[in-house]
Amino acid sequence: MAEEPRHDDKLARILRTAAAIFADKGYHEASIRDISRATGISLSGLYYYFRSKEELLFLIQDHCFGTVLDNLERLLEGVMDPHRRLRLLVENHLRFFVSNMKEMKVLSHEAGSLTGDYRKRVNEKKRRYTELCTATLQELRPASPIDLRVATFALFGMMNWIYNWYHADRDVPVAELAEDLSQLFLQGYLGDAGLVPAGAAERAPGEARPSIWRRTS
Amino acid sequence: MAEEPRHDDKLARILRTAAAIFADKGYHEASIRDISRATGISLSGLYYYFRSKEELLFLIQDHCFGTVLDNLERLLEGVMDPHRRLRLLVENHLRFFVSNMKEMKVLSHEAGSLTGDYRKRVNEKKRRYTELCTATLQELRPASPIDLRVATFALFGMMNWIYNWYHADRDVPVAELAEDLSQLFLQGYLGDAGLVPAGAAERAPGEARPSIWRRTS
Amino acid sequence: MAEEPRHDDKLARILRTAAAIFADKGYHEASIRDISRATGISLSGLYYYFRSKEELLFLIQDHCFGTVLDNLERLLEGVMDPHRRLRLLVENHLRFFVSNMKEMKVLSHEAGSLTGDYRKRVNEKKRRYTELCTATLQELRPASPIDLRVATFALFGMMNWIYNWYHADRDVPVAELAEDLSQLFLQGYLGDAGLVPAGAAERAPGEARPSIWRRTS
Amino acid sequence: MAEEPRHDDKLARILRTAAAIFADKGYHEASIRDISRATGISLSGLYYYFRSKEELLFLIQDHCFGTVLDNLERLLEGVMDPHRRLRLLVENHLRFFVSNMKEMKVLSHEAGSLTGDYRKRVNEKKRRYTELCTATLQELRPASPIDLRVATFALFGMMNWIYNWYHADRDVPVAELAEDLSQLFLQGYLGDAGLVPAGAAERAPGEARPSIWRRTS
DNA sequence: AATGAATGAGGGTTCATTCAT
DNA sequence: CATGAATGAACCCTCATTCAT
Repeated sequence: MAEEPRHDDKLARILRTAAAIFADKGYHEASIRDISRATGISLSGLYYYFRSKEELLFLIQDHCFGTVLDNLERLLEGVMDPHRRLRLLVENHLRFFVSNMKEMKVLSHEAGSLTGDYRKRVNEKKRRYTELCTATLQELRPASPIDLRVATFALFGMMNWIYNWYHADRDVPVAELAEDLSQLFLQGYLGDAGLVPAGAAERAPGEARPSIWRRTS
Repeated sequence: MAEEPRHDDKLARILRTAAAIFADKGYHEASIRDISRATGISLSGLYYYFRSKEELLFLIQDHCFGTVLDNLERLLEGVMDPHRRLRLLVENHLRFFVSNMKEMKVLSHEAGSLTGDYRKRVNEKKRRYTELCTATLQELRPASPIDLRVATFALFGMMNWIYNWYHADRDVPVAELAEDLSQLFLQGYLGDAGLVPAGAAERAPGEARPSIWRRTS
Repeated sequence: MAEEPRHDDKLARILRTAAAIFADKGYHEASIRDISRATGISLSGLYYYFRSKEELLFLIQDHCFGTVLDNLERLLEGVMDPHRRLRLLVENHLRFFVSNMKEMKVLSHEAGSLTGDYRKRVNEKKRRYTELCTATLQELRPASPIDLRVATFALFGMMNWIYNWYHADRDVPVAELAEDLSQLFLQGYLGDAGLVPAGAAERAPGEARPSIWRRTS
Repeated sequence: MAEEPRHDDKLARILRTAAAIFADKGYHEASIRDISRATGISLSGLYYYFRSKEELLFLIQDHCFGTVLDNLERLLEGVMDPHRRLRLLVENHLRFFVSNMKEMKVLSHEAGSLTGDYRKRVNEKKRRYTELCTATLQELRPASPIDLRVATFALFGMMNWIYNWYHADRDVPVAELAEDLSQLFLQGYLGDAGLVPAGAAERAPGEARPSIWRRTS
């Protein structure tokens, strides 16, 4: 007797599929029909799971960002050293980015595609995330000659841009990517304040990539 | 007797207007009707200036990238010091970015919206531009522990991301932006190789911002 | 211990609610989902009470018209004077109209929305009702210079149109409405045949308005 | 060489066709595709002539009501006798109603289908028309025992209801219809104030029915 | 007696594009 | 050079209805 998939699992599958399609064709170019085709669910049947195409985008972005944020906050619990905090932020961000590239591309590239309340809610999460980063940078080097906003968004730019060029199969592995970007940014931001010890927070080999959609039942 | 605007000027006006619209609404969400409305030229009248919407996007990206590239090549003529070359690249890039934010957003954000031959032609220019950067970085620190591709695209990410956050009126001026990003990246990339002399290539005060559409007849 | 509502009561509630919605938005613009929402019964749950949306409309119209017709026939029992018979018809019609405006609007406005057998069955009742009126008018003035059909439908037009303008709170009370319309029509139809004594069939004060849905168990 | 129909003529044809379809199936049940089929114009081609289905309904109602109102005002010019004025109103109303039954049915039956500004604009015309009638009735019998609003809408009810029953081929001719309704209403409203002279404003035989869409070049 | 999940058909509307003038 | 008029394809979404449970 086959297990019937639960409602939430089915929704998760739809979101995952839709994210891939949005990532490939772009949100506006993708059609609900594409998603219907890819999921095997009828066009109208999809509307049982979301109210509108925009809500679908919102659900993806919200879930995606929510996971990143939650995980980060869990990671940072009890960690006070700003150096280490930043390193964890970068690693968490990149690890998710590479493991869930499609979803993160949608998050990065389709930021402006939400409107109204949906936009506000996602932006609120973004603001929290950004502030967390800015505060850490501030603490890290209170009298930095580099503008804080510039530094913050330089870091996010470095990280978010990867959906434009990074190919897991052709490029360095994630750990090295994280290492390189961390070093690049920290050395740059701290100046002569010293180097970062490499490999600080590497995942054990064989450990699964963190998926945004995995149910943690 | 009023001067009749020449064909090229009119096209430039159309491209500028279209770029602004593409930047605001995104390429796929913008309609030719929007451009017709904004330019005051009839829907069908526009097709005298371009063959298709995609060609319009191509013309914008090509013109835009061409200008950046040309200017950079002119600037680099005779400059051999890789340190100085990189600094010029960053300055040129950022200056254009901030002066022609709408166009550069279209260039950055709508990279994937071109197809076929159009895409190939723009990508060719991008490749040249990227290689120019990679080569300079290579020369700058031949034995860098940081992967060259990572470094290159970290730099571009930092710079191209600015359309997502930079507001000319709320943020630091361009010169400082360029200074901060240069320092951030170079310090980061070079490690303990020393600091960059600030303000190396600043524009003389009063000099006009470089416009991508200005005719240099 | 709470009384479980009986099947018929629940159906009556559904019909009443649906009638209000059909009256407000029109039959075709109203959706079964609207009715589901308003009744608190699930979409599919409603289909236990009717086979199709059209049957729902039919049930409303049939019940509604049936009540009007039954009441009229009871009222007319034993009354032979055509003058008095017409007066009773008008009063009965208007009283129900104003007391059950939503339902009567559905009856008047959505006459053409039924098809096939449903339409036939309602039309049959309408024919009986109309003929009852026509016959009375004929008897009232056998040699009227006014065409009988014209007179009949002029009367119904006067009465049925009220859903387009009558507001119980801003207009004259029903009794006066009935009085005015009766007088207007009878004087018009009879010509110099004399006036109608006013207030002939008024309801006793305090007597409840007749509801179409009230169970008379 | 065939005459190309002018833009306005083509629009008029579309409106006429659409009115017939709206009358037959009702506004909400009719689809733009129905109109496309009936006019032979492609679905999207229709949108060159109106912005939305609702605007199409508005155009029909506005044009239709505008014509009735204009004609009435022209007819009433210089006529002071309220008796005669009312007679002209009724004749004008009924003549148009019967000659343009489809359009007038749309006007009567779909009054509530417009929203927002469209509705306001049509209602404004309706208010003027109604007031013109009310004022005449008031003048006709200043101390009528019948409520003015009741009288006004009784008249309109009588007249507008005809789309529900009148068949040009089975019923009395328009002239007689107008005659009967006028007499019915006037006798009713005036009471013993005397009879109306019959046939006051009959059209000469052979004279064309007034069409709402006829161009008066 | 009631519901969650699903569907086919069809709705109004917009789009890039064309072509005769 | 420029435009008014037109079109086919595709869009998102809603609908009444069903069926297993």
